[in-house]
Amino acid sequence: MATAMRLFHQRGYDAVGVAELCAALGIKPPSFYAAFGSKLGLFEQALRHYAAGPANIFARALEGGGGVDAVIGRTFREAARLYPACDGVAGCLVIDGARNSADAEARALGALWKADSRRAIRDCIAAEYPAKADRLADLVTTALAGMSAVARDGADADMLGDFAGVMERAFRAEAGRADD
Amino acid sequence: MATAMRLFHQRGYDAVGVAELCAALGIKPPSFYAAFGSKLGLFEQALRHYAAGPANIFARALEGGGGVDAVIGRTFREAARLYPACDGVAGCLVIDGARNSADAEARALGALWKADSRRAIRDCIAAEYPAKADRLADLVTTALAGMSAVARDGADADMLGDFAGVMERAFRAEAGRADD
DNA sequence: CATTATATATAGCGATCACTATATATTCTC
DNA sequence: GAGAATATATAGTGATCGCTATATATAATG
Repeated sequence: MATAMRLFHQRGYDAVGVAELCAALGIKPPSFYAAFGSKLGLFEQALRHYAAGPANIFARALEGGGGVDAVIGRTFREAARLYPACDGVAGCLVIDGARNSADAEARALGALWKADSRRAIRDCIAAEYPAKADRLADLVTTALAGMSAVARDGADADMLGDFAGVMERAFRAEAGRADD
Repeated sequence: MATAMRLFHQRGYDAVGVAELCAALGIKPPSFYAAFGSKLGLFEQALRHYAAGPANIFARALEGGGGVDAVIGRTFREAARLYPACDGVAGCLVIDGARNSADAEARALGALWKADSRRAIRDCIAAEYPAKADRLADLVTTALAGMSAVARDGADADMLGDFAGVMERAFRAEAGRADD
């Protein structure tokens, strides 16, 4: 399972074939389909596994407690620590795993988890900044999408750490800003 | 040409087949290969055409003149105007056109243009902020990557406009910040 | 041990991939 | 108008895609 998740994470949904997944799992196609139903079924499990584990940076940042500013700051810093390439895996599986996939269902699955993640971020922010929860949530998710993208393009931990610092300051500035 | 570029832009390099490109161009495979050499050859032309046109938001922002802060601010705002979906096309072809492609050469081509674009941004910033040109350039490219990604995921002009405003303020703040 | 049920492997399904060999039509030169 | 050169279309190359029908091995039950 973790092996298959790794492959999807490394190269994206389309670029990983069922044959390769079978080889990685040490099984043959019929067993693959008996176990997961379809390639999409395995991808769904991979996303679930990913979101339930330590890669769910916002969930981890939440556990640290503190106010919204602190949680969001930790979220950015966790992303900067987790996203850079490690054993060929970079960025976020949820954000980029189904990107540019030719399979509409795979894209929809990615969108579903992205929406879920955004909702969690938004709800957290709303506790302190109800009026601007949506805009601040968009700020966070867009920044994370950028971090995942450049990480997949080769950005290292230093660069992402700098960006995380910038975004943490930007978040505090925007949260405290008077509305237009 | 513009038709093929549109297809790559819409769905990414891998998700567009040669057969579909031929149909869109109104030619048959042999003529396709006589004209472009390969699918990759057409993609290269598409990237060149894209970077030479109005989609090169930084080039457009530069033409407006003014200081670095103004140019970068316009860059973000132009991205917010250009990236939202229009006729099924969203985000940036250079940033996301080859993302998750199984073809290493296509990915390399995308990386090449991304590096070129980053260099232009860096050089512009260096004129006023030589000591922190690299860090500020990373700030801009990462933000643009995030904007392209969320635009491809459905973000609208309002959302991206807000983010552009945030990033413009963040850029000015970071540019004026004392070094750590 | 015989029989039934379960799970595995072999092999191959049709479809699509990027790409091309061959043949036909067209255009240019003389 | 005849012949040579160019460009087009038809058709199909092997490879790979996700997926499965059939057959064989294993395990559970009587």
